[in-house]
Amino acid sequence: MAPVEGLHAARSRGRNTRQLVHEALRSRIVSLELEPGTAISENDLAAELGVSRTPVRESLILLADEGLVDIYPQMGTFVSRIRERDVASAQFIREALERAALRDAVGRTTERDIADLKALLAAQEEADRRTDREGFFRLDEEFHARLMAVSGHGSAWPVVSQAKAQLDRARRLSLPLTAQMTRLVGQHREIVELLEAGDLDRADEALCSHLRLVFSDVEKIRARHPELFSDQDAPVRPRRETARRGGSRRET
Amino acid sequence: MAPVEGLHAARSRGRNTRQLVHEALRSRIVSLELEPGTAISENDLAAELGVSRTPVRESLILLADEGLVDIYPQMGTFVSRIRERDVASAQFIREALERAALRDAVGRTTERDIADLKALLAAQEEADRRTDREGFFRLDEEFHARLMAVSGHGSAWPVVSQAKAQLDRARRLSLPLTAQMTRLVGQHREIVELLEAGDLDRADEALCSHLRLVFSDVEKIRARHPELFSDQDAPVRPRRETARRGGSRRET
DNA sequence: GCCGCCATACTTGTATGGTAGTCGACCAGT
DNA sequence: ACTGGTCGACTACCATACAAGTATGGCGGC
Repeated sequence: MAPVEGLHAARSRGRNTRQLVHEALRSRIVSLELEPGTAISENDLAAELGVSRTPVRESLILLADEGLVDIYPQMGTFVSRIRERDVASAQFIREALERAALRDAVGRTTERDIADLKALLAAQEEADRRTDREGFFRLDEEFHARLMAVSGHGSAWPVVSQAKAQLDRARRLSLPLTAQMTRLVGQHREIVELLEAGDLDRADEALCSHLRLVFSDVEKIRARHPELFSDQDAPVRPRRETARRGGSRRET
Repeated sequence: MAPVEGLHAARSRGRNTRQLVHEALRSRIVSLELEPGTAISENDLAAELGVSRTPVRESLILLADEGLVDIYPQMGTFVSRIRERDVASAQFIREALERAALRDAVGRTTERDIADLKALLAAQEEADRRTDREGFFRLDEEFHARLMAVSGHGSAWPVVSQAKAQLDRARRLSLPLTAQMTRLVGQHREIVELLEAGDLDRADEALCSHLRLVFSDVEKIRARHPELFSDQDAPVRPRRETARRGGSRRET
């Protein structure tokens, strides 16, 4: 794991260590850099990041609240596996909130809003062309956030974002599917055009099928990467890795 | 503040100190026992609860994440004032999720579900008769949770519950309004009957107007208790209480 | 060889110490 | 009387130490 250069330097910019660690860890989990099932030791992580256990621990508590890690007292903390139940729940939440926002957005959008959204579309097409998955993800996030913002319900985005985190780990695996990015950006464009035209019903329908595209692929993804999923609804007790004895874990 | 009897005894029942402190504080904030604007000191609270600062601090971080307290580094932690923006956001979230769930519930409800809901209605009427506001609140919470559960989206309830926390502080103040509890339970009954009849559109309409009843009263409530609200969208820096010099704060 | 016990090295939970920063009251100088 | 500077008390943040509990590897008895 990278030693997080400049962590202490960034602290001067208003955010404290806890928030920095939280963001860094969250990013690594959602991006699958830390795979579901991976053990996270407060001690090791603190040593790797060059901070004490306290901010690391506090970050993990927040991540546990988001459902991204499972903490088993006196046993260990593990990146949560993708749970069928959580994915379904996140899908429901996201769908309900984004669709409700869109319904309020129609008729309230300014030309400026449309222009902004179209600029994002262009950037997405560019990312697709370059097969830049990381960039595409960032732009996708921004697109949906902006879409909610134009309805005046932008302050509800963090809730969607948190639910989305559960989905994004699966989404990350679905992007290599054939022409997935192209399909997604096409749907984005359709939504914007219908929104611009003020066609509420069809815009809603387009958004709904867009949101369900990845969800419908989850089972395929699960077949490809079963080890990242959990069969149980309740978190399952993972086994600790054995025989670390030989190698040193720290690269210091 | 009460010394939280039996806190350590409860620890043996699986939950750790952090969770207990978290729940206790949350309850006190939502019930307005701790009024918006009240300063919360890690040191004092830990001493009062008879635990160390660590679990208290971790609880406060979680509460800050929920928007129930505002933490100003090196200045203090304060029960957040009710913000117009947060209330509107919570209302949007709750409305979108509960209505979406209800739409999925129609046609899927069993007789058992209807019977359970009706039992809750009876209990609510009883609480109304006795003017038992605390009991009514508990039953209201349980009713809406159950309503979401019958749709199969019960796992999304925690999100609603968290949004509701922002609303509940205002709701708490609205209950003394004339016949408020009677009106609410009447609407509950209407929803259940329309759900039982399978009338999707009217059930949705009834739920929507039910959810908006309190929201529409927020401005009245604000006029009565302006000190509990914040004019700013962003959290405002509260002033520390002055001239404590004379008396000792601890009753030990 | 197989099973059960035990020591040990880990884990998270909790308690406490030390630091930097902010506020508010007090006091000197105008 | 009023303003500016200083000082003290308080804050949350971070680091560290201790405690309680668990899983695992090895050993002894069978």
